[in-house]
Amino acid sequence: MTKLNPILHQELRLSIISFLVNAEWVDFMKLIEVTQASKGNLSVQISKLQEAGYIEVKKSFKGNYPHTECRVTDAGKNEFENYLIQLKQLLNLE
Amino acid sequence: MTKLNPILHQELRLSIISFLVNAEWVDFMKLIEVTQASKGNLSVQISKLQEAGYIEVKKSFKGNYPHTECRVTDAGKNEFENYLIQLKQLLNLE
DNA sequence: ATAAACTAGTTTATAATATAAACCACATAA
DNA sequence: TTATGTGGTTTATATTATAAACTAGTTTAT
Repeated sequence: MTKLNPILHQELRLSIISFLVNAEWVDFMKLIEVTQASKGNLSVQISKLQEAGYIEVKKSFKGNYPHTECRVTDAGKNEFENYLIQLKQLLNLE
Repeated sequence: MTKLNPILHQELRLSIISFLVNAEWVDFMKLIEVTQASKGNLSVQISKLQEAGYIEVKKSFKGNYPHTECRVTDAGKNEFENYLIQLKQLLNLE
């Protein structure tokens, strides 16, 4: 059996990665916008993806406000591709 | 945002439904074989799919042994189709 | 200047979930 | 007749997901 990557097989994390693979640096509030998640939830899931090494997180200030940006890593891209392959297999897609 | 059906967005339940949509009545031990799940886990997830109305469960005896068979319901098929659509959208597939 | 409201997050308490281990009722074999 | 196997179910535990509460500051209005 396939055994889907459990870090990726979660809706919010999947939404995040899925968006990031087609983008460059994306900031926290943009991710809030596209995922419609709560800030707390987003914060936690970003940390998990970062700990897994799937995304890179850059913190700075934009004007006077804190500013967090994320970008998918090569490892993240690979795992995501892999996840897609296994998921398609499980679902008999393609 | 899409909000994936949480009953379906779980690996084992997804494996079960995904197999059942291309089959008729399938028995417990066959599902163990195709999913490689433990009996306990399979039992629980079958119950959840049944409670959700996504599968129908028929219990009988085969020889002297208990025998459990499952079949996807129309509702189950619909929800599964829906899940696929939303998932593809989330993942930018097709 | 001070309070009120807002920005951009993080931490943490709680509930929900997933999973395997332990169990059950019975059957068959030794 | 006891030991092993079948086909499950129940339940204890750990893990996870999530929103509420909080932090640390900023801007605006008074």
